[in-house]
Amino acid sequence: MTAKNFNECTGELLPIRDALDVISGKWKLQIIIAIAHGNKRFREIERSVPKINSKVLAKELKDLEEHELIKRTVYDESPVLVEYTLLPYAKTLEDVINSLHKWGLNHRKKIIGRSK
Amino acid sequence: MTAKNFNECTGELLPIRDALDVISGKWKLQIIIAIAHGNKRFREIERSVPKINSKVLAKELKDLEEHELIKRTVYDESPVLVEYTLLPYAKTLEDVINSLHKWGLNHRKKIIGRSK
DNA sequence: GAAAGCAGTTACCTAAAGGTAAGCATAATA
DNA sequence: TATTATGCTTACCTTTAGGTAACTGCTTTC
Repeated sequence: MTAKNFNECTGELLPIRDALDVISGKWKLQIIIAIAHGNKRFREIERSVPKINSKVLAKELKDLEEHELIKRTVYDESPVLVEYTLLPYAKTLEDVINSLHKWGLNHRKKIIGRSK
Repeated sequence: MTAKNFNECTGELLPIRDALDVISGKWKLQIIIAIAHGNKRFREIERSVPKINSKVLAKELKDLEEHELIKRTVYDESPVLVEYTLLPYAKTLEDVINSLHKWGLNHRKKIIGRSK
């Protein structure tokens, strides 16, 4: 064992990094879920995601649009009405969201159980 | 519809935030996977996770230890030998990792298909 | 006529994440 | 004897994420 007594994980890690690049951070999944729950308008989303502010929301919505996960539609009704909806591609995140949700629930149980 | 024409998602979003608090960021999952692939030693892990550096790795390993996902064992052999291993709790992340991996693979396919 | 809601934008700031380079004591290797 | 490897730590810096508050033009409600 001279040179390589470790396992390169490059191949396995690459897709994980790709995924994290798109959806990691505090807000993106929360926003997607909020929209999935029927919140379409900017202010609706803002109020349904706790602690988010409009500057951050505006930026995250742009990111999600670029990644083709949501669509922004402007109805020119004066004052302008804007709607955000999920694109079909967002549906592919279902497994990710479900597994995170499940893990988070279980983790919280563990933490709470510990503080008793 | 006076006050509440939006859907509060607090209940649904909380577990997601809990999960992201523990595992989001660029490195934690990559490190867990590297250890799962048999890399136990500090330098092994450092070399198997592309682009990580020792300062960041040291800090992330501490975080993972605090969250009871890995264990640090010191063998007093002079020079000290240190081994990092996954705790059973890390196994519960399997679904999360798999779904992210799968999504990342598919996403990369999509991106590449677009640039052709 | 004032207030509040709409969908954001702007300027400014803090905090956290991440990166660079060097160094430590110890021991094996060339 | 010089280099390399071990498992980190330290000091310093840059970058990104996130937060605050004020403000816009327009319209409906009080």
